[in-house]
Amino acid sequence: MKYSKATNYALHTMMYMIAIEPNSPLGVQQLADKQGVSPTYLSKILTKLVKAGLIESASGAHGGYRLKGKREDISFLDIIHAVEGTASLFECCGSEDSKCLIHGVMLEAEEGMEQHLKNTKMIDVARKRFSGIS
Amino acid sequence: MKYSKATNYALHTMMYMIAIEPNSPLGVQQLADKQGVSPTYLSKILTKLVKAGLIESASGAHGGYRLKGKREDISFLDIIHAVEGTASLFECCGSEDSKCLIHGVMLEAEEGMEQHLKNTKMIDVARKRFSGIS
DNA sequence: GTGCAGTTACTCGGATACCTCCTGTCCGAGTCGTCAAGG
DNA sequence: CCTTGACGACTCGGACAGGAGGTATCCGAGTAACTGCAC
Repeated sequence: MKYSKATNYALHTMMYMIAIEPNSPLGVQQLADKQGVSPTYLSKILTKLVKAGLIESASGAHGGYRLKGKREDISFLDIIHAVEGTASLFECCGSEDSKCLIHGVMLEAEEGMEQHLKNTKMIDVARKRFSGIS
Repeated sequence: MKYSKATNYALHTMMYMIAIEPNSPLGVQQLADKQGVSPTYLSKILTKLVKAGLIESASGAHGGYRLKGKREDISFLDIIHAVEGTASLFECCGSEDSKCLIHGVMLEAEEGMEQHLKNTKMIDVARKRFSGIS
């Protein structure tokens, strides 16, 4: 089990968009160059973020992607859920949620991780230090 | 991202082995029947647990798998690590561990989940209730 | 100078291959218990 | 009756297909800015 690379790209891109001040649309080309990813692939990932309501897209010349909501509210979990989906990490023997004790333990553990990701806002990390793309 | 089915099978099998008292080897056929899995596939999973030192295998007639260490010490994390590997869930841009703040946050979140899985011992759950295989 | 239509260049987004890893299966090597024969 | 050897059945474990999902790419549809021309 591993987080997909798409999640990594999404987090770094969002971190970049949140860290810089101007709210003008950023082209995919620019965002992709910073991470050495194919622009078309990154576009595919950003589409998920658009559908999740985190960013919005602008077509045409000088278009690109731009933050949609308040930048202070965006947490790590929002982005991860947008890319990876909101399904539980652990699927037991056919939705026997209440019965299976193992499932309960796994759910608690997952809950712990999600709490941390929900409480950590992107902007807090962005304010600490933003050097390049890292 | 999801936990593999193998992890699910491994957890249930270990739970069963820990819950029952006798320490005589259990055949794969018996263990597989309880979960509706192919015995050969389950054998493949149990091999990982053997290599991790959690259980040991006995060949020949009346052979099978048997717990190796103290049953009180086995935690959820031990089993998950044995099946899924010990690698980090999140791999950032090429092992730039110290630099990337995103990686740091993800690592903390993962740490939170692992702590819960490490502190929860299998036997504690087994003692609560053990009804069938659930 | 102003308005407008055409052009152009750039963007997004879905549809399409490729590849890795998980899932599941098959068969051979090895081991232990059983049984029978011989002493 | 005891020892011993072979046999057989059962087991584990690695090697072999099939499929799902992630990764990466290409191309078309659409849009906004720019340009040039007519008024």
